[in-house]
Amino acid sequence: MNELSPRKTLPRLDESLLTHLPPFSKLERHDIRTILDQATSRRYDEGVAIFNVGAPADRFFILLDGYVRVVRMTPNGEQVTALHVPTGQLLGIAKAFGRDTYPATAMTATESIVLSWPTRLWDSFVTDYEGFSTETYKTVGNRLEEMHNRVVEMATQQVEQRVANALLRLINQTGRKMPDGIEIDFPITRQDLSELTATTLHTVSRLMSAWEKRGLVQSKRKRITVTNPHALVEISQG
Amino acid sequence: MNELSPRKTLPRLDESLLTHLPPFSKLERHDIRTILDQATSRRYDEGVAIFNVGAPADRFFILLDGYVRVVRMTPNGEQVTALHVPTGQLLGIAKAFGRDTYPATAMTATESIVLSWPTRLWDSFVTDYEGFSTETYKTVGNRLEEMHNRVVEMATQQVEQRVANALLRLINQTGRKMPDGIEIDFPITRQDLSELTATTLHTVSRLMSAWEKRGLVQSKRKRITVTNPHALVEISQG
DNA sequence: GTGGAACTTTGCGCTAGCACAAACTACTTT
DNA sequence: AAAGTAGTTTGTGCTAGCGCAAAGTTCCAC
Repeated sequence: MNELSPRKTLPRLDESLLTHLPPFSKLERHDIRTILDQATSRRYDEGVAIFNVGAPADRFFILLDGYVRVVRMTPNGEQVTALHVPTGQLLGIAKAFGRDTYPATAMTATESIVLSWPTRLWDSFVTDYEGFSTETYKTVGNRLEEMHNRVVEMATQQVEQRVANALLRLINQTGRKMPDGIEIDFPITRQDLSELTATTLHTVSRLMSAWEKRGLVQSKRKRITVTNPHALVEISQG
Repeated sequence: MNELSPRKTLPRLDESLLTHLPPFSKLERHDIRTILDQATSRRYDEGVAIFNVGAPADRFFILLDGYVRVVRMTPNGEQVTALHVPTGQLLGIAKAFGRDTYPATAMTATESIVLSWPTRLWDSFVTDYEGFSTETYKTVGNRLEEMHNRVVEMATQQVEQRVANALLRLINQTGRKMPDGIEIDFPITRQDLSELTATTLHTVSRLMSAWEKRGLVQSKRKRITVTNPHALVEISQG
């Protein structure tokens, strides 16, 4: 705990942290400096909540390192994963869709580093910083698009196709090239995959086993590598 | 066709058309005048497309009268309804989520009257007109929220519960009080309901018949009246 | 290195709801 | 008023995939 306390404004965050990230990429050095000086940096362990559904949206975030799962719970305690947020994206931007509470819960899928600002700064970010609002609304648009696709998939596809699609989406968004294929870059269980595809962990497990036998994927505990994406694409189309 | 041609800038649209609609409710009379003078008004028959998925988003719209269904098609031609847009809401606001093509197709569910503006005016609307952007992002937020709910529902609920939920949502958003209950204010078929709840028209028909026998709903061809909303709520919760 | 927790696999029976099929009814057009 | 079209109802099998159960595996804490 002497290295990095749970919550702390670091003495000097380096400007290079933000310069390459889309929402800030058009800004001058001194704007970035101002932004960083107002930011709070924080490290989260794997599997903890960054914010909870329904809570007042008092801060907005950007994910500097790690992966975050955005989840919803049903009244009976079942979880449904809405989307995965990869490193570099904005998070908890309730203001961007006219809300003052968070619409879902954000859980870290890996250990993560997050920068955040008080929500009262939102409006000034939008007006003062060129490109910030454009990039924000692109993010919102992509998420809406992804939800649309999920709805269409769940309405029209078989479980097998949905799981194949989910894997493909995950390797596209968060894939890491490995010697034997593309690995999903964060720990993910059968249960997680089932919450993403509206099925049960048992069914996912059966599918994965079958695919592993056919040489389409490889998996260890919490780790999945897709070795034959093309075959998965075929499956995902029926 | 002498009353109202299919597409036409009417000589003088009345300001009262917009003053009570949220995106424009904070504006002065002369701003509304300017906005109206730039607008194109158009009437659409029932069941026609206002814009198509993937087309360049060259205009944005507000629905002055009628109801619109926002749909997506799968590669095999199945339709999935993403949401229903009631009178008074913005529509086709691709710019609000950083896109330059429409993400879905908008079909009129009834005869409709629509006002539209060229997309190049979007930025000036956002910056010049107080309250416009706020209301826009609320709309975006509500739609994202609704998609979230749909995903959660489809992931965790039985068909019966989903159909009950869909009916409840429809009477909330577009319901009309009638002597014997609340009627969905536009023509809706079993097929439409099935596209909204990810099931088949046959299953919807069976459910509706059962509910009609139990006195929860009444329905004629293309018309549905909910006579016992409370009982539907019970069903929707299992 | 032992115990326990978390994750995964596999088997088996059952049912929700789909596919297919056919008849029926209400509206529209001529 | 006849014919056609669009929407609805109902019946009958069938199966995808869920629920339940139990055992196997990997990792971690002590």
